[in-house]
Amino acid sequence: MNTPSFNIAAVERDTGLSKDVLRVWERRYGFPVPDRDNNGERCYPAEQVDRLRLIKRLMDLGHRPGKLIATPLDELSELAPRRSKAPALAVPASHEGLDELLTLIKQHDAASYQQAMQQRLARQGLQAFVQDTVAPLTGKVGEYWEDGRFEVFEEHLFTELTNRLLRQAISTLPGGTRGPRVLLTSVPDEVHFLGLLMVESLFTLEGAECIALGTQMPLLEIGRAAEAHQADIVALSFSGAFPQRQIPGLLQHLRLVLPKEAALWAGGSGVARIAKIDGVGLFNTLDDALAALAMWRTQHD
Amino acid sequence: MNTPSFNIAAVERDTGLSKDVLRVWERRYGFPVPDRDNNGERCYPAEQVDRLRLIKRLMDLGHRPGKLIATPLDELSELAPRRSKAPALAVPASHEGLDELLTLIKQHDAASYQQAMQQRLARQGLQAFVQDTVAPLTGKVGEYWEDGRFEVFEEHLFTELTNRLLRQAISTLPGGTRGPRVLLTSVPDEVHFLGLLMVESLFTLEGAECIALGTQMPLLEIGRAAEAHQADIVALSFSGAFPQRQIPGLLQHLRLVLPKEAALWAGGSGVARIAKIDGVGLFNTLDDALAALAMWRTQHD
DNA sequence: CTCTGTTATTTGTCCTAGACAAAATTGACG
DNA sequence: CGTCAATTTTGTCTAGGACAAATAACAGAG
Repeated sequence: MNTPSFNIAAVERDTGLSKDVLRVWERRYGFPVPDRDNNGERCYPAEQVDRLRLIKRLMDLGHRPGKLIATPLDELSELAPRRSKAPALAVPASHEGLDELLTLIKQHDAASYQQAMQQRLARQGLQAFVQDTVAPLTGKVGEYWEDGRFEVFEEHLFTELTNRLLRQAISTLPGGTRGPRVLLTSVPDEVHFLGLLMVESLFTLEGAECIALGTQMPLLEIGRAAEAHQADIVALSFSGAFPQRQIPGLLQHLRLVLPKEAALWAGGSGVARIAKIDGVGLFNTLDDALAALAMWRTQHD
Repeated sequence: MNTPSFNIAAVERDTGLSKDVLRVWERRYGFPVPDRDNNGERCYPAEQVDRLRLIKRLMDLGHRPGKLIATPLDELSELAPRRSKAPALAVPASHEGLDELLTLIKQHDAASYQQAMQQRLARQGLQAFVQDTVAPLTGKVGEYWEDGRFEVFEEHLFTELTNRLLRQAISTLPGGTRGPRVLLTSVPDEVHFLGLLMVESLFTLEGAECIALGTQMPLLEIGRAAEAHQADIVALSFSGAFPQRQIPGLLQHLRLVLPKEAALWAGGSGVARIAKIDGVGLFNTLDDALAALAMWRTQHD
């Protein structure tokens, strides 16, 4: 395996660090220091790209870049998350066996994972399956990813397999007709969709009419879609990886774009620490969302 | 509905035009000319953002920005694609009725669309359904989108519903075991996945063992995944919207990263006009890909 | 008139270097 | 020990210059 070099655009794509950041780090911290081609443009060796990806991962965990770059290469030991974890209350009985499931992913054994999940789904029923298996499992995958136990492609495998399970489950449900019309999507740059699928499962079970539009809808288009589908509720999902800074502005902006009569709801680990916004419902858990759905119904009977 | 203003990052997100491009257009062509906030930063009114999106759409169609920006606002009439279209040979009988399907999407009638597609699937069988319905339908959606008959959110609805159908169909197939192990994914910034699902359907029908890893895998991670899963073939998909300039470099780069014994295949409308690359298979149609699979088998028996 | 190779224009991306504000940390003080 | 202010850190923005790849325009040959 050769080690070709990346230009700055390729590094941005592969690490998620913007060109501006890459340049300003070089200026400030003296890392990364790429080679230059004949044309004076940066050529990052694969080694530096790997290190950058590691740094990015630790940053998403709450570390600060200045420190990380200074640290030699025993960063690997710093895997302990700085961000104070929830102190792991007593694990509910139904949450047991999750690590075993992730072990299957770690072994790249798609078939066994799928089978084990099918069994849990049959045993628990869809609602409990989503709330007590898929949701905590997704959280655990986040942890595994944060402390380096999962490679990117293992997280992708998990996402893809779980995707299939949830869609399969949803497809067996009768289309809801009695509840509100709920438009489910996410904003540009937000590609995570498992949260949307979970909500769709639960809401459809409750008889709501879900219209899933996939991820990454431009704001103005969300407004048009809400009008076209006469949505009662527009529900967005923000993952923990989404830049939190942008969320409040984004939601306020969208609130202005949407028809007044449409409710705007946002959920996912990305909104956990967002301050309340006028006219926008923020939900930290699936239970909160279900409660809000029930509340909506009492107000629109 | 108010018209709040976008900062340059929001415009990049919503239009897909990079900050560099937005600034250089302003300098060169005098459009867009955003307002400035107290801090001297650009504030784009929603009107300009809409126009930029329109320009971007026409550019993807083959028009050049300089001309587009000069044109007042009867651009709308320029909807005629500049890119020479294939002159629409005699439409095969099986391709009939596709416009009716898209009409259902245009009416936002998800249920009827899904039902109609289910019928076609049952009638044609999976292979013909993919080749004669889904593939041409996806092409037509591209056309509709290009000449403005589809809004963004309508394309999203189509993608989501078709996604469901294909996954449902795939889930009923027995997992292939006799063929090569095929790893299916796409590179960062490439989010289109219907092509991957189509290939997965056909390959799984042929008995190949498909490992789908979703979209947007960093290059180095694709290499790791190929090793971990001992993939015989790594298959990538490039949509027509993916920046063509980047594709050859990307593929050459990836070729170096992959284990020598793994084949690298790329397909999708993005590779239609890409020059041949050493050690990389390029496929313009699903038939080509199936032929390559058969060929692979004769060489590895 | 069509094809092919050469020159000119268009266009995206990269470069440097400076500035500033939001977020996070530190320190002072009640 | 908690709260508010000062300070550092960090990302993003700005400006204009430069260059090369892609595309269009043109010239000359068959």
